[in-house]
Amino acid sequence: MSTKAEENYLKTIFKLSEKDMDTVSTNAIAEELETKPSSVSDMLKKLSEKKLINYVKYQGVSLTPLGHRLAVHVIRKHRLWEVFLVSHLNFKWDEVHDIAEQLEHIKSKALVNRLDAFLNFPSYDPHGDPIPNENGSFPKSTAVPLNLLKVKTKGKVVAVERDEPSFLNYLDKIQVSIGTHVEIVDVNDFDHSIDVKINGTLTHISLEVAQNILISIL
Amino acid sequence: MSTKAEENYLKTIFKLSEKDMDTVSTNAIAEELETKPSSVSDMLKKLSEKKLINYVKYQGVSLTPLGHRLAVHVIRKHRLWEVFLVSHLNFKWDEVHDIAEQLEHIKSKALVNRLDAFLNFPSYDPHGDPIPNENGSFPKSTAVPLNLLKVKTKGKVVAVERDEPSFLNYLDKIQVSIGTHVEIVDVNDFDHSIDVKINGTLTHISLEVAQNILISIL
DNA sequence: ATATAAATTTAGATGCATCTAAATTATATT
DNA sequence: AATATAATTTAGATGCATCTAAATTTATAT
Repeated sequence: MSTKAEENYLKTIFKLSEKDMDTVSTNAIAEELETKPSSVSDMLKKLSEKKLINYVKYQGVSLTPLGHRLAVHVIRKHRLWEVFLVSHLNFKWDEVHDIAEQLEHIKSKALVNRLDAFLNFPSYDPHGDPIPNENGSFPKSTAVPLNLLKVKTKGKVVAVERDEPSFLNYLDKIQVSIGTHVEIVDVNDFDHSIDVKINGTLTHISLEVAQNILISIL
Repeated sequence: MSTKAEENYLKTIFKLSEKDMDTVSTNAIAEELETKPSSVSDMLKKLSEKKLINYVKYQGVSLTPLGHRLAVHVIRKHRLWEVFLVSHLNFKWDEVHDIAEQLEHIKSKALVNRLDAFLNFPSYDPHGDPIPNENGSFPKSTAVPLNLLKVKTKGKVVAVERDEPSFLNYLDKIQVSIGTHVEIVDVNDFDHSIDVKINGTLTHISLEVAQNILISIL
């Protein structure tokens, strides 16, 4: 049986693996979890003993198939609860992350699957993140970060890659939500900021914001 | 901020106080929580320092107003989640206790109150137990344990006082659920077992079972 | 009233998850 | 290649929640 802390480490390793591809470093995990590298070392030893990660000292870690399964299952629970909170309890998309962080650790196979059915087997959470099914497979997506689009490209927002309220509130302010239509008007070579038409109105956004908005090209 | 363990102790002290009226003993708490009296002593010290209980060594404990509020709030969450599990996720009444034991520790004022509203402010959980409102007040009930009724008395089941699946499954088997009509036919002076008409059919139940079925007299 | 039994508390450990400070290993620089 | 710097691990603590074993206090019974 896995503890909350173990599950959070696995989730973090999964998340970091998506970006970096290969192995994940102790420091990266520490930063993401806002903890100390020495604490991470301790935990990596434990996860390794439990055969949840491949760990060679000083060489970084990767998830074993078992660890991967567990991580995906926790992510599944997190995202399903977020759907529930937004679609049935009328929370806004910037309010659900912290609550889902708690709910994702509730242990009951039956609960997850019944919740999934109750919600009509959603494929994406309120931030547009894909929800794995019971077997752990994710819905395919061809989305691209907004900053990679060329001028004149049109598309619609399908997901956002951050869940801090500060980011989500900013998106609300500039009227970006899942489904919003966008068109790239100009790209600034100096700071890579972007002029983009959002639902018709021209808006200027930073590279950092653009990187965290995923677009499906129309 | 209260830990899971602290909340479980407060809940247990609350529960035992309802029966025994006055103070609750270390051993009683240990038995209820299936832990050792020495562990209970340790925790009582902690709860006392946090001003959640009144604790005089060797004299038993009682909840302070603060501890009482916290206990009631945890019970509120437990019972609301049980309603959700049964009424929206189609769990049976004997399946929800263990899951609710986990969900009751989720910390979010907004979540509880929105869940309450989503469920239409229910007054009783699937076992007929009263659900306190946001201020901690319980709906009044005039229910009486079945074993205290005299022969010929008619009533209907409004609650059951245990939540072990073994008990609830037995009730299912003898067709007792919330709302079921009963009539006392005979009481056995020797073992205090009872002949009772349940939805018309005569059934024989033990004292222990009768004690845990609450009746509203018609 | 005093001995015995029962209940309760303390002392000292353990496992978990974390920390700081020190030591070790890997990497980057000249 | 030698050394400085950065990354990582180990050593030794701490707080939480628990345990066993021993000591202490309260209750009970002759």
